[in-house]
Amino acid sequence: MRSASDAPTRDRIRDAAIAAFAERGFDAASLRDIAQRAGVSAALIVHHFGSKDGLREECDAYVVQTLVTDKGRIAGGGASAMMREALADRQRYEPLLDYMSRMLTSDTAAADDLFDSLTAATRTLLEQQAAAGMLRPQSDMDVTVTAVTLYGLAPVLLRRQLARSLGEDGLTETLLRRLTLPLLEFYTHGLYADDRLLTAAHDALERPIGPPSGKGDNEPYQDPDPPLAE
Amino acid sequence: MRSASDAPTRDRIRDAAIAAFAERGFDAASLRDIAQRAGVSAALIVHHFGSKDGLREECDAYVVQTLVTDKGRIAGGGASAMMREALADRQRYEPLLDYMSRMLTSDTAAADDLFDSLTAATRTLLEQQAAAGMLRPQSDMDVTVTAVTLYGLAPVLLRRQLARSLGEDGLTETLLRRLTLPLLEFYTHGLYADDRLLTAAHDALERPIGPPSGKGDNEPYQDPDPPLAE
DNA sequence: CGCCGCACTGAACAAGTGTTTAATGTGTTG
DNA sequence: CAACACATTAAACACTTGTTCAGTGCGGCG
Repeated sequence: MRSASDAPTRDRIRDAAIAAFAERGFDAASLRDIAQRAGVSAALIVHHFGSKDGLREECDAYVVQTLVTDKGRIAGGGASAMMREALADRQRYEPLLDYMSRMLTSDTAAADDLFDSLTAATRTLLEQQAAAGMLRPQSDMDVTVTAVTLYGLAPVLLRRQLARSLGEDGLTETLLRRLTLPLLEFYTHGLYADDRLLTAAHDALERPIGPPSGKGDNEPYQDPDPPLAE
Repeated sequence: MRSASDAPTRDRIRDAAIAAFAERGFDAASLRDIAQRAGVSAALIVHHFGSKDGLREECDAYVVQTLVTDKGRIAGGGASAMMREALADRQRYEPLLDYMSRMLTSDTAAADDLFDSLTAATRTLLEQQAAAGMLRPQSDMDVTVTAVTLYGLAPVLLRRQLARSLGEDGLTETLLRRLTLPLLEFYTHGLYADDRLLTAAHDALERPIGPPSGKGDNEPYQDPDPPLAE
C-alpha cells in the first residue's frame, strides 16, 4: 500500500536514519526528523526498532556489513580500495562514508569492529605484497599495518578539510587523481632525501632517558608523525 | 564594561565547557552539566556568554589560540611537535586534543581556521627542510603539505583505535616510542621496495580515460592511499 | 462472516533542553 | 548613607526530545 518504490518500510527507515545520522550526528538527528525523511510516523520507528538506540545499532551493523563484508568489497583491497569503490558510486556511498566517519570517532563496539575489519584487510593486503617481494622489510609489522590503515582513513575523516585545502568541492574524482601520484611517490620513496632524521631518532632511542648532550634539541626522545622541526 | 576581575569564573566555565564538549560532544553536553562542573548555575553561563552557541564560539577560539598561536607552540614544528608538546603535559592537553578532534570533523569556520594554521605550520616546516636539502623533490608541494598534515592528525583523531589496536591505553609515551622508528622509516624510505606500483599508476594516468585493456584490473585510473590490491 | 495479527497513526507524557525573568547579594562610588 | 553596577541564583517558560498509549484499518484465516 505504501507508495513509490515498494521498498520495505523497515529498510526505508534504516536508510533515512543512516542519512540523518551521517548528516547531523546521532544526537542532533531526531526521530521525528528521520520519520519525516522516511515518510512514516515517529511511533513506527520505535515499533520497528524498539528505541532510538536500537535503531542506531541496526544502522551500525548495516553500515559495517555493507562496507566490509558485503560482496567482499574490500576483502583484498584495504581502505584504499574501499575509497575507490565508493567514488565509483558516489551517490550511494556518500552517506555511508559520512556515517563511517562519525562511527570511527565514537566509542562504540561497532566502531571497534569496523576498525578491526579494516585493519585486517590492510594486513592481508600488505602480507600479500610482502610475499610478492614488493615491501621493504618492516621493523614492526603491527605498527605498519595500523599506520597504513590510519593513513588510508585520514582523507575520509578529514575529507572536508582535504578538499577545501586543495580548492576542491568534496572528494571529487579530480581531487583523487591529483592525490594519486604524490601519495604513491610517498609510499614508494618516502619524503626525505637521506637518513639524517632516521638515524638521529634511532640514536636518541638508544640512549635510555634524558635530554641529549649536543646542541639545541635535535631529537629529544620520541617523535610522532611528520618527524620534527629544527 | 567587562572588567578583568570576573575572569576567574568565566575561565572556569570555559574550561568546564571545553572538557564537557570534548568528552560528550557539543549536543550531548548540556548547560546544566557544564554549570555543575564549573560550580555555578546554568543561568550564569548564559549571562556570561549570551548563549550556548556563544560559549561554543569562545571555546573554539580559545582552543585554536592555545594550540596554534599561544607561545608559538607549533610555529616551527607542525602537527608532530604539537603532539610531542601535548604528551609532555598530558593532563592539561588531553581535553584540548579531544576538543580539537571534535572540531576538525565538524564544519565550523573555527575548524577551517585551525586546519589552515596547522597546514601553514607544516608548510613552513617542510620548506625549511627542503631548503636544507633534506626533502626529495615533490611533484605537487600543496598535496604533500596537506597529506603530511592529514597524516599527522590521523593518530590524534583515531587515537582510540590506534591505541586499542596496538594494545595500549591511550596515547601513552610507550605507544609513541613504539611508533617513532617505523613511522620515521616510512617517511624516509617509503613502504615499497621498488617502483612497480608507482610506474603502473603513472602509466595509467597517462592514458586519458577508459578501463585498461589488459587483464583483471591492475590499475584502472586513480588510487587513493595505500596503493591497491591484487 | 468474525476474529486475530500487525503495520501504522495522532495524541499525550515525562523528562530534558536552552533561555528568560525577577530577585538577591555584594562591592564600589558619589 | 543611598545609588548604582554587576555577579549570581532559583524558578519558570516554551519547546523538543524519546517513548507510550489507545486506537484504526486492513489482510488472512477459521
